[in-house]
Amino acid sequence: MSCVQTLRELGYRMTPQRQAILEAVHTHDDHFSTEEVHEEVRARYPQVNISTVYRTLELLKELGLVTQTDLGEGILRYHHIDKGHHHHLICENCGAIIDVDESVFSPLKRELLQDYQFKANMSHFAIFGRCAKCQR
Amino acid sequence: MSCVQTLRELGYRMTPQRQAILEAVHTHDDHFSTEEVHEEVRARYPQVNISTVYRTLELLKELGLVTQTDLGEGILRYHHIDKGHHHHLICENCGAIIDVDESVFSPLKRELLQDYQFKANMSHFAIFGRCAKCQR
DNA sequence: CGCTTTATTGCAAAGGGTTGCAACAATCAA
DNA sequence: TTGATTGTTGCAACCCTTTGCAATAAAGCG
Repeated sequence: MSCVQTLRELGYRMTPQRQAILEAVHTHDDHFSTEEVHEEVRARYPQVNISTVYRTLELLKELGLVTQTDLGEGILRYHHIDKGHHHHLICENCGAIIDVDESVFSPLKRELLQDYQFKANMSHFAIFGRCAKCQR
Repeated sequence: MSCVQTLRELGYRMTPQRQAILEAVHTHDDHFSTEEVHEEVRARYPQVNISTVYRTLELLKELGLVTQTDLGEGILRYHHIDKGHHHHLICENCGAIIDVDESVFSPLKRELLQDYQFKANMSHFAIFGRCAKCQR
């Protein structure tokens, strides 16, 4: 499990809690919530507190191992970086979610770097608007 | 006050609370928080509940009269649409906020419309990343 | 003006997420 | 292996925001 190595190498401690959370994260191909990870971790370690899950996912995000997005549900969802980059177009009217390849953002990313020397971290975007069906 | 007209015309009721909130919104040129609006409204109508402020700002957002953004503070900030469109580049390291003209997003907006028939509502974006100084 | 309808409000509770702090335990050096 | 150091955890409290519900009061009509 490469994350375990990564965390250790960066000077973080490996705890049973973190190990279980990392394993849960790796089993998901989809956009998982903190709650879901907590449930899965508790199946084996019932005492693990959800704030530990929040803190660990936040850490993984800062290390760039997962991405974090609010898909408009009012909760944060995470996605493992190894499972592919992409973005989402979310219809404010019908809730449809359209997946978009990350390449769509490349020109914008390049422009921000050239014009503002700003290195945008656009690894998992949610853009709200209206899908084809819902434009009256 | 044009918003008052707009709300009435759309079939919404005009209450003292809404009037006071609208006035507070109009006095701001900057990115104001729900809390700030609440404080200002309470100066005149001390009984107004903050959930009314939340609900009214949400309504104004849905009607496209204000934009809503999280600038990374953990609170939502609003901006009056008449005071100009723009976006923000926010440095995850030093917290610097760089304002960006909305035109930067026009090509992306156009591409999403052409390729996905998706009409993106990109009126007030916050993009996180690293500013020039903080790229090691 | 008074009545009816129903949108809006205040309140309290809840929901998702963060944080301060004391107890705990991973790590490392002796 | 033991002890010291200090990063992590669990817990409770808190923050920001949303929501259910009963009471209130705008708006439209006779």
